[in-house]
Amino acid sequence: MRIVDRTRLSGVVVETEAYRGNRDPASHAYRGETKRNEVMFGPAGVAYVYFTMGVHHCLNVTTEGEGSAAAVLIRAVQPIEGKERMKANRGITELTRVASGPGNLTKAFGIGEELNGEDMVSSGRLFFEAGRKAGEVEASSRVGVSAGKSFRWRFYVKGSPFVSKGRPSL
DNA sequence: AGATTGATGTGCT
DNA sequence: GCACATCAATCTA
Repeated sequence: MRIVDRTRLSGVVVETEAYRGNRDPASHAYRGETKRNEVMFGPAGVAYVYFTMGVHHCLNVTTEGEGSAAAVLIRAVQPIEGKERMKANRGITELTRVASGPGNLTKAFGIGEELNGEDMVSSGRLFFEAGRKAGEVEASSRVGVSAGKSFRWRFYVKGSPFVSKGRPSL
């Protein structure tokens, strides 16, 4: 759930990926702490927003507490509130693609680098709520990484049209 | 200092 | 399916 200008932009997370800095070659934190990933090394429950491919932002949430450099990448969201606003942000009309992908969802929710390091536990503008359930969860190999492919650390809602890629055959 | 490469998305062939 | 946009952190010399 994200709050922007008193407008509620909310949705159900339907796709995530896990990254664990120490033993995950695909993680930004794999080779140690850097300026970009420093928030991953901080406390858990903090938003880690980074810029990649020169064009896109990605939203992560740190986990496991200080020093472990673990995070969860939010890959796709099913919009619930503020659908029109999100569509306008993305410039498209198909709801299923508004937030179907890491770069897409940050744009739809208006998430930028100013939210990097935001404490999602106490924040009034970016946080999670419990209680929504979109469907059955399934695991698969991760998407868009060249290293550590053997880890099945992608989790998504089975059969959801809001996930980023076509259903993997696992 | 210069080259390379990404936790991507879109549009064209 | 493949090329391309676009930039900053990281790696190489």
